[in-house]
Amino acid sequence: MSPSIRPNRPSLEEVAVLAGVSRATVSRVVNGSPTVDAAMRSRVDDAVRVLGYQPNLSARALVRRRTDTLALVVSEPDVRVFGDPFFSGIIRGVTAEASAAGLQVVILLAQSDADLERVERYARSGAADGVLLISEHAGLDPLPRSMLDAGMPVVIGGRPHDESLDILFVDNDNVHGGRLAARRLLDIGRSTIATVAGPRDMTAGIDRLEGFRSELGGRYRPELVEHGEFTQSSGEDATERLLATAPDLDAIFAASDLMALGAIAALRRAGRRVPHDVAVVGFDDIETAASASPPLTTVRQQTVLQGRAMVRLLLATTRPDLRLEPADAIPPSEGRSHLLLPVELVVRESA
Amino acid sequence: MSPSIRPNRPSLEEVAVLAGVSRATVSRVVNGSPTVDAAMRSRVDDAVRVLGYQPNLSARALVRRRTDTLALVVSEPDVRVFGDPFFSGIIRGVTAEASAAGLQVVILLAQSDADLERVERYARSGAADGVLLISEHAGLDPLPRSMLDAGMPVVIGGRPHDESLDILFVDNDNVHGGRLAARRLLDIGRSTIATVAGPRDMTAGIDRLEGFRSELGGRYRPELVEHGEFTQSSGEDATERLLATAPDLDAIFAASDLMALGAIAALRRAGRRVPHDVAVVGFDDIETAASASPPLTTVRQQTVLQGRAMVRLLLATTRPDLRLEPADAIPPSEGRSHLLLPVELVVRESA
DNA sequence: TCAACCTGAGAGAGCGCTCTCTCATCCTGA
DNA sequence: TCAGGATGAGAGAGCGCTCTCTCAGGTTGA
Repeated sequence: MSPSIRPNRPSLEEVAVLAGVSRATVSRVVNGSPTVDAAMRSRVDDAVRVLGYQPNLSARALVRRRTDTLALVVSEPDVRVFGDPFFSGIIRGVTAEASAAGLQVVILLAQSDADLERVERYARSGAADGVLLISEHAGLDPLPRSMLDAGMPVVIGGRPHDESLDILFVDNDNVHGGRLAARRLLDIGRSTIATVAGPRDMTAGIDRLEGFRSELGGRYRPELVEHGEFTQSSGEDATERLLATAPDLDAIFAASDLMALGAIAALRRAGRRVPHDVAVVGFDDIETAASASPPLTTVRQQTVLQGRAMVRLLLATTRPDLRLEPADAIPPSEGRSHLLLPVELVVRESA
Repeated sequence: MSPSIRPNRPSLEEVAVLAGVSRATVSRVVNGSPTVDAAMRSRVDDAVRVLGYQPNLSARALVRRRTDTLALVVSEPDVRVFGDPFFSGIIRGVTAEASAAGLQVVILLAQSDADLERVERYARSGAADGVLLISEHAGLDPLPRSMLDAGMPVVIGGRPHDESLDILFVDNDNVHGGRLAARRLLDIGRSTIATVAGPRDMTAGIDRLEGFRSELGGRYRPELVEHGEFTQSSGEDATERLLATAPDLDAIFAASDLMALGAIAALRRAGRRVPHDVAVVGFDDIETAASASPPLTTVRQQTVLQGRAMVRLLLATTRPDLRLEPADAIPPSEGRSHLLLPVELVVRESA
């Protein structure tokens, strides 16, 4: 009685038979072609409804050579990446922009080497029109190269390690962010300025440190650099090491807000007041930065925007037919090989 | 010179021509059929390598009526779900088990109504062989029903709200977990036992409260129930309300570890010692539970196992041909409509 | 009145693959 | 020596769709 059990889904052909028209006409209706008579259209629509017809995407993809699907590949052994505000921002931006363009986003996790291979097969097999790649660590990640070799359009989130790769990417202006942080600490009169830098194998960390170093100029002291893992606890540990090295430090630039929060906790434990004794600048402007105590002065990066820009950059190269309306805030991407999104200093109370 | 630019990927046909065999033979080699001569096999393998051949998954899916892809649909408006240890456990389990079965997992986010529709189209269009659904809140979620109506195999993570749905699901034994927590608090001699329950619209929260209530029996006091959102800060707030209602409470069962951590923070702020003045039992056994201060007594649920079981349950119904070796810890799923995974009490110091 | 044009619908090829049939070839044993 | 099996490879249909080409029927202008 119920139409619930429908083991073999109806095809275009069956709809056509029921509506008494040709397959071509059904196809036109389903795809919204304007060259179809209203009466005929409604006959077809009825048949579609009655049968619960849903086009078979494999068949469509086969002939169109397009799937209207974007793969967001997260190449990162640790699932906890998802907890990272960076990732959730990117994901939010990517899904928003893709939705607007009528594209489906599928997220693929590449955690093991076996996954890596599976993901590569998936992407190369035409199951997606393009790949957005997020892999912060890397250096070793074979995915960008193999995707490129396969002629699959790729956009990377963040600056890729391998400079030789001629690949599209969207990054935040981490170097400038590092400069802004250093400049702020100098401007408020600090002199012994340390940094809890990011991991050495992540370009974001490298670039932030580079900006910090260059702005500090002669005041830069290599022994006042400790590396963390962008996590709160690693920020605490690094800060303890810094305090051991330089008990007189009066400022810390942490390359992520989580590390800045860790730094504040460690400083407090060591009896230092923030910002009175030690000023702290973070990076990211995560949600909790504003409500931290004290509210965190930080460098804001726009991860949601970054995700959106990644999609736009990809579409600009693969789908010039889609005329995306220009979004303010996102620099136009025609003919660019990469985009550098602006960052800004958000001054609160910690520095 | 470089083979990098390969805009139109080679087809079986081209491989066949190069190898001097028929399409059928190439197909056999690619799919590992045993009935192919070694010499021929290596000729084909060479051709595959030379051309960089990769089978077109759309074409294959079209004829096989199978994609070897599982969709993990996360139906949740807030992207922050990803930070939730529950989700990352499920994801880890799902990807692990799917990998073992040679299946690709794609994660789909359904955040808005538009997404919902897109996801539904995707799933119903044959782009995946089955759907694993995670949507904790819900009640309103149309996805389970529409998938079911479309004849798409679905397994839900957690007990679905809609009892009338004849649908497969894998849940943790939340009721028993609630009982275990209550029993522990009674066993250590506590008498004024409060609970920070989960949200009213999530079955996990409802079930944990139900177990707690039933085990407490006559000692259950409705006014000692405050609801949180499974987050740390909501646990703090709820605990403050509880302390206002019953300053003499000597035990709290928090329906998640994050809320338990929040409870401990609030208790400490209120000058209560844990466990001396107030014993606290959590739920989840998240990674940080063991290293909390004091280490958290909690009810362990096995989310990774849950993810694995979801895949197995789906495969048991859709792919009886795959003989999965039985995994200990996962109850066999033949003929079952749902699985209830055991939970256990982990006694540490907080209770 | 009829050629020239437009509009809307059908015919049919073919996307890249799998898989059933069919058949050629080689081996075995009476 | 030759029927009866194996074995391994090719032929060909067809999965469900799109899209070009063709054409019928109606409209227009000279």
